Amino acid sequence: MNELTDRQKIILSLVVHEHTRTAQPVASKTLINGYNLKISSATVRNEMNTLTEQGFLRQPHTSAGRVPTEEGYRFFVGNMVQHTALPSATRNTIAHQFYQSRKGLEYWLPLAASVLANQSQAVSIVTAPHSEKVTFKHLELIATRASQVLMVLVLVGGEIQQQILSLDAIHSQEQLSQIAAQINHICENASLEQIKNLPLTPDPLVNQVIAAVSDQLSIASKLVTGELYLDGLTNVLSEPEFSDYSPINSPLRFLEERPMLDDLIARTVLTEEIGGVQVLIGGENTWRELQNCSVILTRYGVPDQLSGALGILGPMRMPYSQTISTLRYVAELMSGLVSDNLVN
Amino acid sequence: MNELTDRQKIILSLVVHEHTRTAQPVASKTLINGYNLKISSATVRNEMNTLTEQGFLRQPHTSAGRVPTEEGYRFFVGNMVQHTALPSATRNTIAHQFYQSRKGLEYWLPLAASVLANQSQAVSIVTAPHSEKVTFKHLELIATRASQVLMVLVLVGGEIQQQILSLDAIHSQEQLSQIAAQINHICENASLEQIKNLPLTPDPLVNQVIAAVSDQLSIASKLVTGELYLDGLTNVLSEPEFSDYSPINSPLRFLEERPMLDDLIARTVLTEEIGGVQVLIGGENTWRELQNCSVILTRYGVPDQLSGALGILGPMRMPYSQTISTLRYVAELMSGLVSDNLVN
DNA sequence: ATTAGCACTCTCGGGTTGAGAGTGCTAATT
DNA sequence: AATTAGCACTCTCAACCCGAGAGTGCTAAT
Repeated sequence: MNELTDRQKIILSLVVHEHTRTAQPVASKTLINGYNLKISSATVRNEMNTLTEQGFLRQPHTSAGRVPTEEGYRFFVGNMVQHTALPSATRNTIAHQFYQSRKGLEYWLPLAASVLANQSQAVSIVTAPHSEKVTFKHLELIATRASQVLMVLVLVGGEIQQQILSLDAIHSQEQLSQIAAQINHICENASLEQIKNLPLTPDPLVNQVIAAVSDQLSIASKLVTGELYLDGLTNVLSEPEFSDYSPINSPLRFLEERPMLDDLIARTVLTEEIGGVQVLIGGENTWRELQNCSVILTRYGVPDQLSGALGILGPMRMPYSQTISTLRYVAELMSGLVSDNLVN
Repeated sequence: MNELTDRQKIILSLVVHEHTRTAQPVASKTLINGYNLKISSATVRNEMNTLTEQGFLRQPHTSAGRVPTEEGYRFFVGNMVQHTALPSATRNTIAHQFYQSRKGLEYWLPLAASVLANQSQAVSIVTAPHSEKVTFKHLELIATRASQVLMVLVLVGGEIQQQILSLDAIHSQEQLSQIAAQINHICENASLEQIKNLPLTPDPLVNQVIAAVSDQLSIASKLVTGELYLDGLTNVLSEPEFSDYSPINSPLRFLEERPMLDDLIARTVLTEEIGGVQVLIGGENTWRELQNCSVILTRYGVPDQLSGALGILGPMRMPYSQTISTLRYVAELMSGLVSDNLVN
């Protein structure tokens, strides 16, 4: 594939720009009118023709304007989106919302989702941060009714797991606390493997609890993404391209199928270092539900310790530059918050 | 308002039934064909006429069949839905899914949402159980970096709250554990009021932690509904009445506005005893977003201790009898699970 | 290489039409 | 007095046509 001339690049980017604005096919004339180019519409038409032949533009029908193809968007995003900074007013608005929120991940996560959805007028995707390698931090056993015990397990990073254990006999809270202390001593900062390979202790009760801990850690280690927060679902539905709603290939279907979404996040974000941004255009021939959509994903958190994903799903014709900047900024904020509150 | 004759009731219920099936206006002829009535279509037309005058039926246009009005549905649900049991096959399917799920509320809640959405082919609404009066159960302090401490607070009922505290100085885990033990002793089974009114202790650190506990409890006590789980969003969008999607009064908009949804749940479910089922038809002139929808809500859990809401939001023409039975059954199951795992 | 000019194509909205569905009414029937 | 057959009437809906308008591709001139 030969390169594009500068003029072709300009025209491509103008078509993209105009089409994201209007959602309509772009005519040669509207370009020279709206952007006072120094060339005639006929020339633009010629260039558009070659762009169409190269697969970057597409005509909905013989005598309509041009629309960018997936390829076209891909080229645009790959070669022509310059890294612009977010206007400081927007930055302040966003920062302010975090500032006056309650403190704690459980508040920041939905807030991030809401901010992203509002700013981008698209669907936002936020996963709770999760650490790749799970490590024991602290254990607590709490007596409840009869022989049932609530086990609370804190991982390095700050994730908390809970489970109800049924013991063979009734134990007092003092006894339980003592067992917990013992296990905390044994398991301090131990990895899943280390705990799995611990020798049995003389006390069968301790063994039972350690087995439960090991189970919980094992579950946690299999998790790719933490809890999921979505927001702005209605935004995307009000877009004209989804007005003839067909449930078959609706982005909403995609979002409700957790396995698909997990797969997407696992395949893209988690292979990326923090700070990088991935753009998926039109489902990349893999996800049919995302035909007219693009997904922008990034990772936030503390490298190697605790990280999650932030993303935006919107129509393919979205203001990429702006959306990417927004995502970057929110990721930065969230990374700061996570690292300030790291439990290790 | 005078009463309906038996025949009018039958016709109303047939219209409702047929319309839920087809989503089309129901003609007099289709009724006598489909349900082999012993009367003629003309008689049916006459009855339909009076039902229309009474406000139970409606004609989309002069010469179309009839459609039930909100009033019609309300009468139908109030007077004519008999309490049928769920087919045992369905019960088994549902029970089986819970049986082979992982144990723990964090798995049961999304599972309940998924089961309800699938069974009803509508949107399901599930809130985590929450207790009306918050009571201290157990506290744990865990050293992290520098002077930051992770506070884990367990409430009676089993809810867990976490918060990062910044202390004035660095303390060892032993010191922290000792402080926690002290506070556990002071606060055992204390209510929010009791903790608020505790006298200050000589140790300022203990006072700081107790203040934080009091804060957390106070936040928890203001919560009406716990975490929210939704599923089946796409189901409702595939319904024909929402095919001309208008974002203004879409049920999705309603679901995304947490305050509205909380309000709805607070106003209806929480005033209901466990086991009761509430049916809201057409937004009841309060929620405009729910114009063509009905919401069925119930409560599950352990009375006075830990309860949450289960609900289904679907088009107004939904199979009420079946949906109500399903909801009841899932609520029963969930109540059992919650009560088996109660922390008190 | 660019552009003016023009013929050509395709969409889109509006108007028309005819078939079909379903009603309401009236007069006959039970 | 209640029911029903029969029929005229109304309204929707899909199909079709048509003309205006938009936008292109091509050709010939610059």
